[in-house]
Amino acid sequence: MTCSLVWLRDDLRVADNPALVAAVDRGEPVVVVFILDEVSPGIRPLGGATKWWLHHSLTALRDKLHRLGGELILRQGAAPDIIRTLIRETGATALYWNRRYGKPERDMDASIKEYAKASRLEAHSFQANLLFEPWTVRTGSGTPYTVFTPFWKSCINRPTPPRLPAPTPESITSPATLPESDDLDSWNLLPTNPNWALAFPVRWTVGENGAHAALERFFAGRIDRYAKGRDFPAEYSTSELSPHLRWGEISPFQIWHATDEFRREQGNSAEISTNAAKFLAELGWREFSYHLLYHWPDLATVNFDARFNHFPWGEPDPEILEAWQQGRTGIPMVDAGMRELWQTGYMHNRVRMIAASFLIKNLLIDWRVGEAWFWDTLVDADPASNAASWQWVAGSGADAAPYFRVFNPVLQADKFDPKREYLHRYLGEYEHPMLSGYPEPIIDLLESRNRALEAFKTLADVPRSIAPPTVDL
DNA sequence: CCTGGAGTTGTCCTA
DNA sequence: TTAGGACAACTCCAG
Repeated sequence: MTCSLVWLRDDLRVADNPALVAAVDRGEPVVVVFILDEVSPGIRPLGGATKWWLHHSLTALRDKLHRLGGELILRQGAAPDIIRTLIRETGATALYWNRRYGKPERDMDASIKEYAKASRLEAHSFQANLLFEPWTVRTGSGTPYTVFTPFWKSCINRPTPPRLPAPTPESITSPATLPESDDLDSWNLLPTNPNWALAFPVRWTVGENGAHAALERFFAGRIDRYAKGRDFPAEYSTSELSPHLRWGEISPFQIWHATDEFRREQGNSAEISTNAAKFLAELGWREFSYHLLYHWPDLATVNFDARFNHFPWGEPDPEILEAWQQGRTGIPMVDAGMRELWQTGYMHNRVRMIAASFLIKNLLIDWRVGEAWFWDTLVDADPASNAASWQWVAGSGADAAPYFRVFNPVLQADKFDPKREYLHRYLGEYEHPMLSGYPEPIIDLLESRNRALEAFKTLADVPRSIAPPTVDL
């Protein structure tokens, strides 16, 4: 008795899943496993909102697999141990997965491949979650890109475009006896006391079907206005695909080709092309962030630009920090964003920049404090995008915002929420501030802006200092 | 090696 | 009222 083992990680889908396809094509029965690993060294524990999403995504995935005749095995613990145990229990002779890009994850996968080799097991890994493998995108002089525009240009100008999505297997054969699976509920991924995710399902349909519904909705009525509309938080002009992408419920290959197809169906009009290109460039930012994470594995904890290692971040005042986290800063645009985050596990991109700029520049709090809060509260918290974006706002990142760029949340609200729709949606009390006791601003915007400019100016005397990328053999 | 164009997302002051 | 320049130059990257 033999079988093939498919280890799913950030790729909770049955469509365009090369590891699953290859395992099915091998012809032996297939065991599909997901491992919750909160113990292996270096692996960052999942945030609360991410866990909520994971619970529902695994439920949706299990349903998808059932419809194909497959089964989903859940295990908890150190992934290398679990894999070895499962191989023993199932008699599996081949192992399949789609690649990951974080350093601890890559090291773990490499060690498991070593083990497989020594044990005469087949082990196959696939490209599934990035359009362009990070080690293949290099400047003319062979170094990784650190500026987005030339990076993306070189990606989209490649002689061969990203591959077509892989077909969904027609059916999956499970072995006669399946290994034991944990009960998903026993993982306690859902919040209780209080259940802060109560309103999340109003906004999100978790799972592969929900991901494709979101993409269709985007093509049906959002992409037409995307390039301009994406800046207006009250509008629903963005795709809202980020949390689906986070767990790989949909792949960038599927999005790339669906967008391409949509563009052709629409007759390649200049306007559609502009919007489509802008949308794909956002996918490009995700690629760029992963490219940075691959070459600079400490992106979430270490300043990309070492000048910032000496930056005098204040010790965060717990009350001030809490006011920011809970949306009680008295700055309406910041508070609306932080409350959108609290209520829905999401925040519109423009408001993320405003709220982040406020924390870093007005409050002079270390970007890592904000990064950690978003990591815990965003349903789309992504190891690459979250870190790269916070560093971008701080000015410590690759291709970062210049230090003198300080968002003014009042002007931003005037400009991007002129009818106050977004503010009213998340700050009911703001409409009647006298009745509700909406807080006074915790800080003077002009004064704190000038303080930030002074502090950041001290960096300008020192040359930028970027650590060399880690070398991969 | 040299050259030159370009660089996600802003704000404020001045003429 | 509005448009343009200052803010800080500096680095990245292609040719």
